[in-house]
Amino acid sequence: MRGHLDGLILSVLEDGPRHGYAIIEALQARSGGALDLPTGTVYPALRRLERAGRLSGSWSTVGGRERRTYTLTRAGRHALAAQRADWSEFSSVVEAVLRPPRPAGEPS
Amino acid sequence: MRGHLDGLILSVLEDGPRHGYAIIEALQARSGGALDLPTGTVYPALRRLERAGRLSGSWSTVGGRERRTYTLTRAGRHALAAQRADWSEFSSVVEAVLRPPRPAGEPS
DNA sequence: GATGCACATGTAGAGAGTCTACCTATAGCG
DNA sequence: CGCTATAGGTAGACTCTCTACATGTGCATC
Repeated sequence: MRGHLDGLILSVLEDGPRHGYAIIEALQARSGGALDLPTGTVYPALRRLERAGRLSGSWSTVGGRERRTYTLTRAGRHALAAQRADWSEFSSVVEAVLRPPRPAGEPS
Repeated sequence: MRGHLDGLILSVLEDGPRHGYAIIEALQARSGGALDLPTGTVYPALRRLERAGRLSGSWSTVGGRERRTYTLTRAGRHALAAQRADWSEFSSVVEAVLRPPRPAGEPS
């Protein structure tokens, strides 16, 4: 998910605040099970996003377990919009380059 | 272009052998000018791909200038096919997760 | 004839991001 | 008592890409 993880996390949090573990599960669910990110990838990303002001986190205890719940900040919402625009641009560029060349003699 | 550069380079070379500078120009052309990769990104990538056996390179001199021309190997063609499959999978996963959630009460 | 741009290739080092592997702790079930 | 699911985290390695620098030719312009 090189470089696109931030957008995916922000996108999941657009539905409402969630804690880290739930974010991982939501990513799995939304991707139809294809996305099984290790905690060692997601937790540092969440802290990074919080440091960057795109998320705000707060501790709570639910059922005897500590949770850190993250909420999208206004900056986070803007960042999400930017990420979506970036993805749109990025994917169309990759498609354009990666698309197999039409065979010689065949008009595009 | 994190992680996708290799596929883009291989894709350009599918048209036929090219030297590094021409690869950079072809990437620009195919992307409609959006992709302006610095030489410090492309040249190391080419050497990496050659070391990995996906490209074979050979020197020649054209108009007093040294060129290293790269050709797709059989392994390179297989790698390209794999990259295209990866991209397809990857992009559909990102789309699925990044797509804005439908507003509550509105059926999907 | 000097200057600058397009052509052409490369290296060094920094920085970012993701992964593997590890660690801790609780709740609940068998 | 041990296992699994839940919940959070760190350390270190690794890979890739970027910036900046270095080198040199051919050709057009001043």
